[in-house]
Amino acid sequence: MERPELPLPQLHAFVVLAEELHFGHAAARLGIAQPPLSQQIRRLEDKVGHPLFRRDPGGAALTPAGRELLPAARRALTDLADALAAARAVGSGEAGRLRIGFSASLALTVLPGLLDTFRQRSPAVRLDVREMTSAPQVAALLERTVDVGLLREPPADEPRLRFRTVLTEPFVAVLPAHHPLAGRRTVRLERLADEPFVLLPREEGPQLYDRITGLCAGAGFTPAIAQHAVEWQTVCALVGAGLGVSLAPESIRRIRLRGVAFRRIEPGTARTRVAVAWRADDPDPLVHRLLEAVGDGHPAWNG
Amino acid sequence: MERPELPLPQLHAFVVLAEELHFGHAAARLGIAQPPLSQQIRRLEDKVGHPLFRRDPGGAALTPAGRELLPAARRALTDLADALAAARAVGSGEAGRLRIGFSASLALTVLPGLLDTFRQRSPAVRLDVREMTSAPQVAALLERTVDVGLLREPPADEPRLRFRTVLTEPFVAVLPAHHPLAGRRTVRLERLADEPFVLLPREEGPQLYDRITGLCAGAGFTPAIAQHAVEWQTVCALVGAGLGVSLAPESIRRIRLRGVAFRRIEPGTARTRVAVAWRADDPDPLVHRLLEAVGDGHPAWNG
DNA sequence: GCGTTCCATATCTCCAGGGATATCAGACCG
DNA sequence: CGGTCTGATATCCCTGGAGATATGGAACGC
Repeated sequence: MERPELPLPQLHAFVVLAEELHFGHAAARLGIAQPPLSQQIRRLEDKVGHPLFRRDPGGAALTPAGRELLPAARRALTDLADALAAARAVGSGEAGRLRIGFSASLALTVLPGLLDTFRQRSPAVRLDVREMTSAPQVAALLERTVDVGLLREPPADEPRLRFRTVLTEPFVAVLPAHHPLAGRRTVRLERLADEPFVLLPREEGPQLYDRITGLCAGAGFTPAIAQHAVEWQTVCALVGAGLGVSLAPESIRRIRLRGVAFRRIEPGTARTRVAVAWRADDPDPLVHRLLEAVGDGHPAWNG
Repeated sequence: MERPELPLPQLHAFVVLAEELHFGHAAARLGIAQPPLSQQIRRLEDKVGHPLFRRDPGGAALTPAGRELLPAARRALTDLADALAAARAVGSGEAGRLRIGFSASLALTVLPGLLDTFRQRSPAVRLDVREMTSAPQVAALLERTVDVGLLREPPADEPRLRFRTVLTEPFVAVLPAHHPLAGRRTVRLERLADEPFVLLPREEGPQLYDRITGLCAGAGFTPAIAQHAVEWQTVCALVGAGLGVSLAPESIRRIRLRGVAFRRIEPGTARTRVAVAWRADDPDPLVHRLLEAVGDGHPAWNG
């Protein structure tokens, strides 16, 4: 690509003159006097090396060379004006694209409300929403394949990212419906000590995993993992099939499955955090718009 | 169309930097020092109102706004460069379009050679060739629907046009083959005094028409027009059918038709001119290129 | 013939933009 | 901790473009 030879202001004058075919009128439309316009055109013609207009009494007319130049000049001007407007819209966060990763368990709780308020405020923004567990979200944020994450139990040792808590919720025990413990309103944690557990694999979300095993440790036992499943949906299904019990954030109660019971646990103080995550240095205004939406549009969700 | 806000040099710098993603390298490619490049980019970002690049150690990266602007900037630059080259080609006569009107009687004589030499010299030029009689050619030249005309007997009273003689040729008598006069090598003009004539209508080419009737007048008679026809081809056919005789430029001998005889006339001094015509004020280089082709490429045509 | 219209020329002012050099500041690395 | 990347800042110069006003000159119409 070589350095541009034709200044845009001259091309602008050229296009307007080509439309008016009259130096006086064109100058008026450009908001300048007539002699400067003559100069602009002359300079442009000098650079092209050939006349672009025939001047005859009564007006001007394009030469073949001028006819050749006109469409490109017009296109370049409108293209640039459009692109500038688009770039400004993107820059100001009125338009663009935002890639959001989210944990599947949030698809039925915070996510819909969040997307809703955001879309209402920024209808021109395209949202790419992709389901992924916590650890991949962190990785995706760092390698910039995702702009915002919505995850559980944000890692504390990640200074390149920022987190903001969206909500906290208690844990519940997930039990087969026919299980003896399902007969009571609440379940004491230590009663699960001898039960086989069904959990997400630790790699998918180390923080949440450690949180859960930590709860068990607090109740004096180490859970025996009988089975892994990568989605809460599956965890519940396996519990319902009698493969074991589980501990889960309360919001997965939304997953209604035959043969599965959810019970509050005792002590009920332990809560799990759901947070939005973003790159600490990300200047993208869309990210900050989304954060506002998180702050304001408080989830119409209650347990 | 509003006045352009983004100077092309800055967009050029922007595109190069977007390709290099490195201020130093981009500056080198632009042939300038690094600080000026930083300034260019900053000025551009100021005008857009938003940053276009993230600067991080190890290089630069496009922001969403920058990504939005890039394709249009690139397109505008290449479009303009291409259009400039095209306009220069057209302006210098290396390319473009030339609209040529010609009298049908020349299609078999001067026209092919002329087009041939011109096309060899200017292969990138598109030629629009359209058949039309003399008077319409003059009109088309004046209203600029044709750039060059190739016609017989150029009018003398048309100062807005210029003419250059391509060739002159004698007249011949067109006779039915069985006509008594066809028995001799030559025909004295006054022998045609009592014959019915077939001619082109005067409106199609007043000069030639007047030339022919003038010849008759010189021989002491006024021809009786029995029939009009708008093409020489048709004139000959009508003569062959016995509707009359005619006087025509020698080159129409090329039209070989059964039952038609061509004979030189006496006196044989009268000749008809074929000329190229163009607008006196036409600056189009293609026109002048064609005139050169007329001058040089002397018709490989001999009666 | 004279005024009008339309564009060109001549001249001047002004300033934004592009360029250079020198220097600074942060991040990374051995 | 100093060297080496990165890009940013600070100054300065200078050109060229864009604007204005005043005037000239050709073509057309009444």
